[in-house]
Amino acid sequence: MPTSADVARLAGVSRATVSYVLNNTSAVRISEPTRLRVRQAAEELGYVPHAAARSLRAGHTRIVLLPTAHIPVGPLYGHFLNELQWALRRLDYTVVQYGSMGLDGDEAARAWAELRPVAVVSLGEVALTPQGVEVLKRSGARAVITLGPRPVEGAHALAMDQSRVGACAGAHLLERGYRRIGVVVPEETGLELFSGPRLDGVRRAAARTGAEVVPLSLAYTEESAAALAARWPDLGLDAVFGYNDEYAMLLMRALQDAGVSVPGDTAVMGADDLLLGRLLRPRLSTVRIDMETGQHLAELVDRAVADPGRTPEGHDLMGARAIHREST
Amino acid sequence: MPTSADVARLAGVSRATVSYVLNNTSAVRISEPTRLRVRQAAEELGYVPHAAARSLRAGHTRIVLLPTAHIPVGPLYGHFLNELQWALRRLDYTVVQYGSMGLDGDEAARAWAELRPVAVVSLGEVALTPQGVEVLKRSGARAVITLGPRPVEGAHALAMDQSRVGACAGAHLLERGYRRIGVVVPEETGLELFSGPRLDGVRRAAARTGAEVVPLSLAYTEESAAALAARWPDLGLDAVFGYNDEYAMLLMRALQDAGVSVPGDTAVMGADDLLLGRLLRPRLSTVRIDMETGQHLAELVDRAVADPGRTPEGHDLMGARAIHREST
DNA sequence: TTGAAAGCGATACCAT
DNA sequence: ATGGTATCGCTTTCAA
Repeated sequence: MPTSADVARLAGVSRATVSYVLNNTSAVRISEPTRLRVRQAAEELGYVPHAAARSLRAGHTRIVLLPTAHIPVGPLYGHFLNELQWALRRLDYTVVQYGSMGLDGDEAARAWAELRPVAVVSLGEVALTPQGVEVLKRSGARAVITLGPRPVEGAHALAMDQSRVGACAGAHLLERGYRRIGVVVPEETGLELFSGPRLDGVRRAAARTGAEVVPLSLAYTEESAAALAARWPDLGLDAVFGYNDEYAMLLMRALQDAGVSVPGDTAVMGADDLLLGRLLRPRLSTVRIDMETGQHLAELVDRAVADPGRTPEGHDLMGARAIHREST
Repeated sequence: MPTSADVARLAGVSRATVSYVLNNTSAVRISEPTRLRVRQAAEELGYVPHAAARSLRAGHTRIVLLPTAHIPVGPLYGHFLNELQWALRRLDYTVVQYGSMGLDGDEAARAWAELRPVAVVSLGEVALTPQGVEVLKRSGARAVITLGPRPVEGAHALAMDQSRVGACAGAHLLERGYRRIGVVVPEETGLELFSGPRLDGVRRAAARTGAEVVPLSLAYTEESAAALAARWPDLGLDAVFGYNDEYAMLLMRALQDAGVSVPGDTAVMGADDLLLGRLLRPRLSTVRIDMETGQHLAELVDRAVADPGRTPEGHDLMGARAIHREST
């Protein structure tokens, strides 16, 4: 691979000049003919700067590290991530998603710190510890932002409070007069960080009304749903919040197949407002989750990087509201 | 952030010794007491090596770059990506997902090359060009692997031939006697690389039977589906391949609402074998896609890196087979 | 306007 | 068994 020295040689100038030209350094005036020669030489050689060398010299990077453990999560999240990446790149950051499955908080933090990212935006897939945050900050991270359901000491915390989804569903069901409410807790691993708070949210909503809340373990298979539906009469529930639309749809079908009428015998509610939920009969009531735009978060990151001292706004990035259809 | 020099100072040894100890360099013998002192010093200071400095010195990285443009794609793909990451990390690679939306092939290749990855595994979201591949190779990439639906000159091509999904669906429908087959082509951007080949696959299957194939543009909204269903009688189709289960479910519901009986008047077929497809009535016939494990691909990458000259096995990473349920 | 040279952090060769 | 030192590619200060 050609280096800047090769470009300099071909253009008949020094490496310094090459650097000035290719980086448009404004503090230095380079004659137009020279600029042209340098650019042509770079083009001709197919020169690509060496990011590692550059950041070693600079003493910092423009890397924003996005840990991913790729939990199975809806299209909403995917869209949000997309927006975030796009917006960050427009702000001239290099977005690096770093797969971190199977690493514990401190291992992960050390691995990330090796890349010397200027910011880390953790969506909550990896349980960051205060020590981990400390390591990252000392490695040059000017912002460590957690979007998880629960804040981590030392990190800039930005709420994406999943319990509000549960609270919203709970409120909707209680309003409509339901009093024994089941809440699906997926058996699949990786979802605990979402399912726990959602359950808590329903409990919180139910607390002052005296309604009962019953957690229901459910795997994402027809068998599991059928088994749960089979013991439905014993449970005596008049409503169920299905964690999200997919689990809710699965359970609703199993209930119907078991002769439980929806919403007559039991109301069913989902979350995420998937298009598919509208295709079932009865149409699935749901909680629509409005996420702040990725653009907005990108700006927050940028501001945190610019001024690491400032505590970030307590701003909540997520909104939730119930949508009544036919299943409740 | 402490450097190896700081560790050396605290341990009372030279930087060379620190390097030897922390990297377990076998060519050099270091006394046990020294090793201990170095390790303790590193621990105490919270030393984390600087990846950029290391790779600058080494002249190469262990980065495997995975471009992502995050097209809306099923859980299958997500699972596969997960496995791949995990397996690559076990082989001691650093997996970096690099968000590349809105970059054209050559821009993207240059951006990736700055990181000097040892391998690039492109899932086909970004249309790589032969020049792009050349840039990457010259930047030190020992393997450029495309999994896309169509090979790129210069790259190691590993087929994930989407046309076989279409062929499979087509064969299933023809076998059952359908003769005018609609094929949904999603209007959403980013899916062309999948939808094109799938359509071609159906065409190929139909070619020798004299059956007709009609492309049907459809957006992922209820309105679009209703509009398409409204002109169904004019189309005179006796079967439709819905691109995937989600579009198929959407269309099937719209058809039913418009009074078209499924499969009586028109058969409907999906792809991906989503659990949700089994919840509808009639149950959705589908194409099940079996993807090679990520583990397997990781080994292929590792082998390609070890021996860049060898052409990779022409191996197909994907299998497809029709699953008959009730909608065809 | 351009060039020479120092130095970012880690490694590996060559001495001792 | 350990230490000194050149080196990787790039940026930037200082001189010319």
